[in-house]
Amino acid sequence: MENQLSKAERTRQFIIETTSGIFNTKGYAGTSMSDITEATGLTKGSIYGNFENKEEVALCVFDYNHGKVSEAIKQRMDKVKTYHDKLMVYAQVYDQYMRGVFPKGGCPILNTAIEADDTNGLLKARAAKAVLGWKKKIEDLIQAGVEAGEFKAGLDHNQIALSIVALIEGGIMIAKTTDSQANLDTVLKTVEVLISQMKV
Amino acid sequence: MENQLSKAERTRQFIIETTSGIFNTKGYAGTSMSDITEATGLTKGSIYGNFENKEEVALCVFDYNHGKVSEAIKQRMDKVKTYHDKLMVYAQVYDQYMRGVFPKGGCPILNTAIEADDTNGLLKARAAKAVLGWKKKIEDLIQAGVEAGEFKAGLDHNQIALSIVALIEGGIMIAKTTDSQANLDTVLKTVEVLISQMKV
DNA sequence: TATTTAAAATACCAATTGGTATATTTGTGT
DNA sequence: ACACAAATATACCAATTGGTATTTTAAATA
Repeated sequence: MENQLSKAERTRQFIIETTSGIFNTKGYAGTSMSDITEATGLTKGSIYGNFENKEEVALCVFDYNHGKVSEAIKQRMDKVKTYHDKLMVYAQVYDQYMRGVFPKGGCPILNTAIEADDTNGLLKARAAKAVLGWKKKIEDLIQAGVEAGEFKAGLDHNQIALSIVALIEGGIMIAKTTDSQANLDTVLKTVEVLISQMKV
Repeated sequence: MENQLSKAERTRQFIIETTSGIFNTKGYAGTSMSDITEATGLTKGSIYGNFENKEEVALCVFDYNHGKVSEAIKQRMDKVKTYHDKLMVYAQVYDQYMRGVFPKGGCPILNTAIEADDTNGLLKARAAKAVLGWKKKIEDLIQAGVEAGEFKAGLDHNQIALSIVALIEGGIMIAKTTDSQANLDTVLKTVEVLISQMKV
């Protein structure tokens, strides 16, 4: 039985995956150890044998959830050629965030950022890194598009990137509270306008 | 001693005001009854004598926090004449959200919406009503501006209103996580562009 | 197959959770 | 000043919190 993952590593992964939706819906403070043991069917001894504490589970869950979204975006982005279309992937993916791409509870960056910004330094740092990494990726795509002659020169990359992120995250928040996917679709139209306006 | 507020009403108000920052930073699940008793100096008996349970305190605190922000916006809006300038108040107020206007913990709508959307129906309903009320206000200002000949006709009021809300809330989220007020300022520049573009 | 090692379960811990019934204090009108 | 009601404090509750020490079970190695 030469599995590439050790038993412990598989259990860790199992715990992370089965609690990923719980943390993303109930939040860090709202998720209890008994939530974790109930969902996994494991006992506390097993959880604490594989993780130092509840916080470490939450941190791993954030990385897992964020990684899943990032991966979905990357895969779609690799399938299109122009930088315009690559940027448009953001609008498309978040448009369909209800239908399987997103972990239960919505955008993990948004959820984690809002809960942790005043209460948990480690989680906050993770969310900040995710936001800034995302922003950087958009800026790089814009820059590459400019160099490829696709986009106008002299654009404020920083402003456009931050505005796209803000629109998407704000749109998700509106859609979830008002129970209206249409509201997100509408906001994403503005994202598309922002991207299209950059074209030469 | 003919005070307009009864003792109980004053105590209620005192509890709401002194815990408003706690709920807005730690969230509903993260705020405990002992947080409330410690902050107010009152005992549990007094809290439960004036409120049915923790949830009722949280609901009142949300109304209080949201009311404070709404009031600050309204006051500034009454001071300017054009509908363009009235809409610009949103960019200005949220620009200065660090400096006293906002309750501790940032935007109560955003915080409540994110935490409650999967966990607390009553709080979620409050947040939804606040979002939709805000959106309606923007739409009304745009409509009035169109009728006054200030703004172009044929605009998508719904899309513009939702986008402004999304930009502001998303911008606040980015600024708080990344500890950079500059990031919010940048996003608000896009809000200003959106508003200015409507002018005839 | 026997032995060692790793993983998971059991049983416990003090502290805290939200909430309640009762006692005591405070304020108010007569 | 007195009685009554309103408001607050005290003392308690069972349940749950995150976490640990120890025992049992399962897996890998020799």
